[in-house]
Amino acid sequence: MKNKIDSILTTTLQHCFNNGKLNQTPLPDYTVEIPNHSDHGHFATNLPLTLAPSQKRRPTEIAQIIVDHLMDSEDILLKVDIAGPGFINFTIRTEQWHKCLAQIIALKDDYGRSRQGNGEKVLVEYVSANPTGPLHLGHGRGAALGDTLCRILAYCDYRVTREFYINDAGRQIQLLGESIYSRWKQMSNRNHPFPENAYHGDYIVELAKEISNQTDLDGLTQDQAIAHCAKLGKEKMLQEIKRDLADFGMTFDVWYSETDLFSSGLLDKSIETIKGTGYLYEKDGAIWIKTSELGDDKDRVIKKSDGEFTYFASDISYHLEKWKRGFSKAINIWGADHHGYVQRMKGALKANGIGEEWLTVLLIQLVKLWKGGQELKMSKRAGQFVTLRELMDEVGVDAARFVFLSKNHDSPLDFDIDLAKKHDSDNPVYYVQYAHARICSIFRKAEEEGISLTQDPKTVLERLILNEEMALIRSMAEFPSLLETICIVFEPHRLTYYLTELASLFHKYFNLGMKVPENRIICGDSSLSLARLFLADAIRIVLYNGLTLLGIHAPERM
RNA sequence: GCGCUCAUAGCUCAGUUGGAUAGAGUGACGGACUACGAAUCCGUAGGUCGCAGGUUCGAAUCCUGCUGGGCGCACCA
Repeated sequence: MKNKIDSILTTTLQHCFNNGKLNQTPLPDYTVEIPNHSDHGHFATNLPLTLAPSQKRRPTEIAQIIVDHLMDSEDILLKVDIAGPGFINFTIRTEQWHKCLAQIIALKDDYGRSRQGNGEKVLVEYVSANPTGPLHLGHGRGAALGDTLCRILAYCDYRVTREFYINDAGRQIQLLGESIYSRWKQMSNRNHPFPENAYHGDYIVELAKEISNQTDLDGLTQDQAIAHCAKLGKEKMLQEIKRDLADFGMTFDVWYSETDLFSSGLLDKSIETIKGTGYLYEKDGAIWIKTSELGDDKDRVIKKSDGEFTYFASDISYHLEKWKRGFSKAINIWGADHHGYVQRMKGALKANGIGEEWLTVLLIQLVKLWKGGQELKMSKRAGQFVTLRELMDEVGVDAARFVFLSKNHDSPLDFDIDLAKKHDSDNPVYYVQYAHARICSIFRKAEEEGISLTQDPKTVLERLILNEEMALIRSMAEFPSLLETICIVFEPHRLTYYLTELASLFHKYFNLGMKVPENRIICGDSSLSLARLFLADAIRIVLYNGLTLLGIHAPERM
């Protein structure tokens, strides 16, 4: 609908240019939006205001010209007003809204889909946890964000690749091996020392048991045993991570291993490529990249004087590989503690001629866990953290995902585990799910009464005239453009807010029937009942589609 | 110290990328089931959008400075 207003405006403007009512100028950056106040109509545009400087006329004058020449070929407008300093307010004919509703019902599961992505290839890399321990809450937030974003992007015709970068090279894995080895040693000798900065979690003990059962560690040298523990530990952790994520409702297309970068020689090749750019130099026996000339605060080492590559080196290589794979856009979801890393990554890409808009890094802020009114401090190294698995077991996947997407990724999240655990109305996810279940219940009731939606909606929808009914339709009409917006700003939390709002409109509408039976959906008047059932069906469709994009179930009963 | 980021109702947060009179949830108080599901709804109360300037028709939103939180500043990953 918004698009229709927009096209009316552009054709009108063109018309005014052609007949000389307005001076031919480039199209200004105007907006068409839904006003905050109902007396401002269904849509409002600031076009006259944005046109004023180039036309050198007063906005209200321009507004009058536009309104006088409005090209409403489909006759969708009921009322057009000029208001305030130069806004134009549009009110849409009720029949048009009824058409919108009919379209939702016709499209069903596809309502909300769009062509906006145009088949563009997008890579989303998320979670990417080190396989040195179970996934924790922070990973859960990144996972929920990434997965939902991917679902929405795919729905809007982006060709999405979901990728998990496995940080399986370097110190962390070595440390994992040492940790497991020490725990194994401690099984026979309580006093065997445990490395200071090693992983303390109980899962290490479990791994030590499993691995020592499978392998005769006594038959190996210490170094061999540690290497073996590292390798098996890593594999087992990765399996667990995959299982956790699958149970959390998501799958990945690519598991990209850092060690593969080394073994395949890609890393060396990438470094060679960068050398050609002239951004590398040697100093103090190390190789540096001049990121300071590319937006970073200082130059960075990519190969240490001991001959080893830094983590940054493999990360550059990894991103160059992403680029070569032909994605028109890459999105990374990182913990906010890595934000200092963004500029250097973009700098390194720039050195290779890759524009900085190619890579978008979404930073997710800390998740604080509350239980019993107290904050639970988490620390992976100290082995004290709540795992994603524990969270899923305690609060359920639906509630966890909903809470993770209940705030902008950019703001810290307080996860109140007691609240999310409650299977009652305090828990926000139930509000939306209940709306869906309630509608399903109405349909069960309708079936009992022998009412079914077999006829053409168009024959009865004109019976929908209540303000609450129109508000519902208008809200649902926004759904497709909401999804398009999310694809541009990468903020899936808007969907949770939207669904809560839609559920709220429905609950309000439903409650009209509490006191006034004529306002019920099944109300005694057969064509009106049908019309309202069609409306309810559309709401169910939108709630279902929205919840599915969030990876949350839309239950028929609760 | 430098950089990034955030600051909106008692609390937790939205705010359609600059629009008209700033909104939800929660908490507090008061109401609505003989009923399509009360896991719901209605009402009341609650604000100098951290502070001060600037940009313009118009600022919670943009620019500058300040204050206060978070995070980052390794030849670690």
